Amino acid sequence: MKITSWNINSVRLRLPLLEQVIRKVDCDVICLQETKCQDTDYPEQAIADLGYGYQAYRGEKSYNGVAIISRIPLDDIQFEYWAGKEDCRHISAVANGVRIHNFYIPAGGDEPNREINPKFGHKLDFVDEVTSYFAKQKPQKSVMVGDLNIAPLAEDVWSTKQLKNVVSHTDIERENLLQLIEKGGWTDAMRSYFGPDEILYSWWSYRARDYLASNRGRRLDHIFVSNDIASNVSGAEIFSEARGWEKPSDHVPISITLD
DNA sequence: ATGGCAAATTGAATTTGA
Repeated sequence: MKITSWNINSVRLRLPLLEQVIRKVDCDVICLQETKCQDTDYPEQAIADLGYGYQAYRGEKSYNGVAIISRIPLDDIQFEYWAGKEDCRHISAVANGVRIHNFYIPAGGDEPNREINPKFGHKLDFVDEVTSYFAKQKPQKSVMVGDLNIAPLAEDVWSTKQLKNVVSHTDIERENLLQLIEKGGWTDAMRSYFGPDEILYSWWSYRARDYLASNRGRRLDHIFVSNDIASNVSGAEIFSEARGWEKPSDHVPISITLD
């Protein structure tokens, strides 16, 4: 089973690119974040026509929104609210007996200080709650994917020094995401597959004049698998080329193959 | 250290992203 995660940054605007991704990646399940539309505006039929007839989605106007689209049946669709907000940042479903959690963790605003920036507090609280949730639950035969908006390792950013005080790579976020992995019994499948030294990015800012020339990326998107199935991960890919397409998302699709 | 872009909503300007 091949599983992909992609922050699509508007599912309606990027339907043609979704088709491109499907052609390139050819996977069973795709988890989307930032669909940015209400369920009544979600293009269910168009996605079914692309071969993904099994869908679970939750969206809201303008912001957030997550979806799981699949070629294989999705069972027991669920979602949770996090950090005291009723927004659309999580959905989960079972495919082939594997529970897949799809998350869109808050970006956290500009200032890495919860006293003056509530968005940063929201992000930290969100991560803490997810950590507790899985620490209690001890997930098995499970996968956690999504735009987690944290680059935990030095090898996940273009400059660990220059991003030290930049939200997504501050010490507390890095520590907390590593704690989430540890306490939940997860394995960082992408990092394990590529090894500790490989520089890995899944996101490049829209603001660079030439994203490839400056190459100031971060690994904000992740695929974790529960430790019991970590040895079943037989492949992993980052579709960096998608960042160079016409009208791209600022995130690229990442995927793993689970035997 | 700063600036730089994109999408959605609303109707030219604002919010949010990261």
